[in-house]
Amino acid sequence: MPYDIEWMREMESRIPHGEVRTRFAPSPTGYMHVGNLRTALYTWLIARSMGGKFILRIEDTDQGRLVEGAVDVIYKTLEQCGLDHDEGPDVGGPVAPYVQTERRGFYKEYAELLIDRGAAYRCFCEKTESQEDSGDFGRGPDPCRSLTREEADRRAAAGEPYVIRQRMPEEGSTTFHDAVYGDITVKNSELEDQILIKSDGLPTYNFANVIDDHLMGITHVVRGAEYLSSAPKYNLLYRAFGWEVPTYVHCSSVMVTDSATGNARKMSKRHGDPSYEDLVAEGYLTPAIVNYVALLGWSPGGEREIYSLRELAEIFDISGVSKSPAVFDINKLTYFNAEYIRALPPEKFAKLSEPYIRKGAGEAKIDIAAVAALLQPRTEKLSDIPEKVDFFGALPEYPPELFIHKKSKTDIPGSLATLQKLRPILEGLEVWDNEHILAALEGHAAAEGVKNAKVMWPLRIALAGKAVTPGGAVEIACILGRAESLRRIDIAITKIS
RNA sequence: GGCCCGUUGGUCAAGUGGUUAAGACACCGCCCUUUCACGGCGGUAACAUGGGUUCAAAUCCCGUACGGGUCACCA
Repeated sequence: MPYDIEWMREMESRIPHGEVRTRFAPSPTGYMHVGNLRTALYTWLIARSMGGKFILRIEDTDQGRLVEGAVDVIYKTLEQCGLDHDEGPDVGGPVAPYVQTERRGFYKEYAELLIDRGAAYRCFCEKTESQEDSGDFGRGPDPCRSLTREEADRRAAAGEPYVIRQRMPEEGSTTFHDAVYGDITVKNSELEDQILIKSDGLPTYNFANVIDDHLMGITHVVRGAEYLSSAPKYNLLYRAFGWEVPTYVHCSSVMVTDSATGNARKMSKRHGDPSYEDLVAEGYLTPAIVNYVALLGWSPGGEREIYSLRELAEIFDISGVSKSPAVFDINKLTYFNAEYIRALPPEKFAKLSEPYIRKGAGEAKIDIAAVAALLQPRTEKLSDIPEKVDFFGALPEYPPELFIHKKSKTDIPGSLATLQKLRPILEGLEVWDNEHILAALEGHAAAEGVKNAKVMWPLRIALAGKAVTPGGAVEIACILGRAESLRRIDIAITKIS
């Protein structure tokens, strides 16, 4: 017998029942792009929202495309995002192993069963050349389709290389149901005899996913919409085995606007579209990314947008998944990020921002917590910080014209006068803190009978050498310290005298 | 090209036969203000298109256009 019925029974007996089980099944061929992350998130959310299990399976049947380190990126990304798995290569589980190459023997067994049932056949044809150039997508029926079983077995036994193909019905149609797209029907004549087992003995995705999803007891198959057109073939496979078809949840692609054409196109690493890691490196917070990505192609209804992962797990529902592709909008992600940054406890933000502050301000003696406090309400992403705080480290070269500000009613001579009067006042301040500096400046403005801005503007320019700064003159002076502040005021006085 | 899917403002989207067609991002204006932000208030902007069905259609049906997916010994 070419396949082992007893073994199959044993495998079947290991399948957990009575619980929702979903799986994220990436192939370790590259980094996690946003679309992948969203699929993983939805898959996890479906499991968690239904009190089920989330399983990680590695689909590494394409030996030519393996990328070193890719599996680590997957583990790391899932962990950082909080998408914990109940079963997987690292933690094991009842339906181990969870890596497809470690299951290589399984697929062949089931393929033999299919051959025995007439639902598949061996094919000895040479590899087909890529037909991209010919422009001809039509393909005739495979000649090996009509080989007798005996002939095929004989050639296989003689050591001739072969693949195993699925035998599609020639007539009728196949209907499958998708939780997002509803019922979809295709004519069987449109279905090709897809390859199940490659000549290297490993299964194709098309076969492995059906076997593994069944053997692992997966109840909800979540995947990208690019598999929608293959779904009827999978249904035929389930039917040939006599297995229950899982709930399909196909998710539309995540798109990005092509800067060159202005058209939407699928996100891809090749085009330099951001991966999860890229976004983190740019200073996006993981919870913000997760929150934004959750809403890219799914809506809870209602007006609220900010949700923690825990909250999402409670309210997630497949019915809110959108059929049409969603365009990734970095602007909106940035907004989410800013919201999350502002919501951070100040100490936490100070800690996160410190390296970025140091990058901009160098080793200047500044109070990190004080700088962070200024930064927190005006930081959209961490990578914006260095440029904002560079002046704390070194006073930039700036033109005298910076002292001219219409709204504050300042000009160069006036600013000079203000700075000259301010200098001794600041020098003589008993306590150098925000409160006292502010009082001194406001006192001076009152004494002069001018608006505060007319005093604040020249001072801030003198201290920062920039028109736009986080915080105002008072905060900057306080952080710079008395000596450095006076030094910068002197520089300004010299510059515009 | 065949087959499959989709189409509400620039973007994400609510909406499941009767609404002044929400809300958010972005953009613009005003207010607040010590620059910039934050915050507050307001504004511009949408049912791809043509036919049906119906008293009534963004919602149902058909066609068209446009967009996407797929047609690998890749997943």
